[in-house]
Amino acid sequence: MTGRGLHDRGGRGAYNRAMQNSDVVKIFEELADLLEIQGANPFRVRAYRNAARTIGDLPESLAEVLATAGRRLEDIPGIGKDLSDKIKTIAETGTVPQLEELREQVPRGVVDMLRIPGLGPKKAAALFKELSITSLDMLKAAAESGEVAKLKGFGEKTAKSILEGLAHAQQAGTRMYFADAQELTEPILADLRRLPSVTQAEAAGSYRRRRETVGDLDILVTSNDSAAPMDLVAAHPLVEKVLARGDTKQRVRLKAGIEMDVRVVPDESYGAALQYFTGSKDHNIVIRRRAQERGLKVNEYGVFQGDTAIAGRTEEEVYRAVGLPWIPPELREDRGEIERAEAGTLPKLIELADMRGDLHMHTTATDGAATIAEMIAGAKERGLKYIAITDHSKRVSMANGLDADRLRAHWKAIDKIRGQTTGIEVLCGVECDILEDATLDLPDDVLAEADWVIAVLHYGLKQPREQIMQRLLNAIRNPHVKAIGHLTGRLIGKRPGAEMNRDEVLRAAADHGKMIEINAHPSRLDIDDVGAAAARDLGIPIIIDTDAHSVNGLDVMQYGIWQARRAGLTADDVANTRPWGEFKKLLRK
DNA sequence: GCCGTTTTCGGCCCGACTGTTTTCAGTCG
Repeated sequence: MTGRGLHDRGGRGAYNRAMQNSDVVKIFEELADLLEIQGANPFRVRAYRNAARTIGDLPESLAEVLATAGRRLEDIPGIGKDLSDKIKTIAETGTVPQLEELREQVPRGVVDMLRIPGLGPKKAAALFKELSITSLDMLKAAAESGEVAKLKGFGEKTAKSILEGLAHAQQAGTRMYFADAQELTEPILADLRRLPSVTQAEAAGSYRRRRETVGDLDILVTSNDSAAPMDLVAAHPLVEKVLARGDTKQRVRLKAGIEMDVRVVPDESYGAALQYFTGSKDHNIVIRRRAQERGLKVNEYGVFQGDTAIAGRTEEEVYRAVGLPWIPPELREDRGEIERAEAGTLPKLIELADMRGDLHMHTTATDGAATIAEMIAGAKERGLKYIAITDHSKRVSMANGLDADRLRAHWKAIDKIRGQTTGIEVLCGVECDILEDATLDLPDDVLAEADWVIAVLHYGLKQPREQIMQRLLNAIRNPHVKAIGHLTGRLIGKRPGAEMNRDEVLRAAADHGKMIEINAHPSRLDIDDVGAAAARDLGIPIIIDTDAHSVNGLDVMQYGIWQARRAGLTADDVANTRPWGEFKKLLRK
């Protein structure tokens, strides 16, 4: 028996099971900010940020790891003795003493300064130490009075940029739905591609990785004339202001509030630049480390052996130079994709063309804009072979939700139309609310008549975790429920999802043979990529649905596909890629 | 603060741009 074994057992049981991974993420991020302002070792700061990110991506809860005999936090990459102890302290007390001490030394307002573009930890610290500025209001006053400009290392331009930054502080750091970013990016790319000097133009960054939200936009252009593309973007009607411009890089702010980098590289560097600017940062760090190990250097211009470029025209070349096959952008998050690439076990990711069914959509019977016949026609046009019409149950009164009688009449109408339709199977379904008291919104005898029941949370999302769990587990145990839709109920950037033990929910779904939905709507994308991967690992059939409320709403399927690709899903992992005859077997009671 | 068949110390990815400098620190991605 080792001393460590005794220690590990000692604290167990005292842990607060309500600790969320996100609590630890927030504390580690704040510690990183505070330490950075204090001028701590940058690698120490990075250790906190890395740990925060790893924990944010973790498919299981730290509380559960702590409560499981034989599991150690230190087995998580990036978590050592010190951070492991801090997590235990957070589990027991909700905070760590170090955080409280640092908060006393560095006022909140100083941390807030980090959100202003152009202000980093060093300048924020100087403003605090030299001018005793502790709030954004004080900062504004000091910048206006000329005090800031007089400070060593600052000047007129810095003061001016701080005032501008303050005006945008609200917007800064806010992220945009991928779908909204698309409407800004694609027109600018199209215009760039029309320039005679431009050979290639592509969006890189989190946009190319198809993240749910995009913080800023990275445009990569190959051209023998760097001025022309930069001039085009600077004068583009979607652009508000040029923030910085050099020989190869220009940063602008769009009228929509988001910032865009435009980088111009020569053709022979295109692959290296695309790889480099697609990121993620963490993925690239590993790639560059691999290069170092091979005596190479990777930058945005190519892969170099000494001064000789040995690769760079294509991404494939760059990956090959570090001993890897090409990795799809959606996977580039350093979540194991590099190891899988090395082992030759990268998944063949699902594509839009694989989809054959859509099991979640609405009609004019509730809050949809199109009739049953119109939705069926729209689905056929999009090549779907089977769909489920799933209007709301009565609890969703705002959407004119259906009670038992209206639902039965609705099904009768669907049945009549499907009898006259060929080339597509149509299921009489329902999106049944899981009520606050953990019962379902429709009685079992009604649900038993449905071809397809997808159960969802809409109301009472702020209930305590225990009650949410009760609701989800009850729904999963109901024999008529086939799938759980938009699991957490989150609306990205607007409302967090319900608190739950996702591992436990997924295990129950696996045990009871239920499917889990990726809701493809750009504001939902729920279950998320990490959750979908966890569900896949448990053998749960995943479905990707549009939740369409109109015929055009069927087109959001692509966003769900991208989310699934980020989860590393193949067509086999997704149930509604199967032909109808195969899918039908999953519906057997 | 983490990490390790070049281990328990000494590393930790790399470059562009800006503003304030007089050769570079800070910020950003």
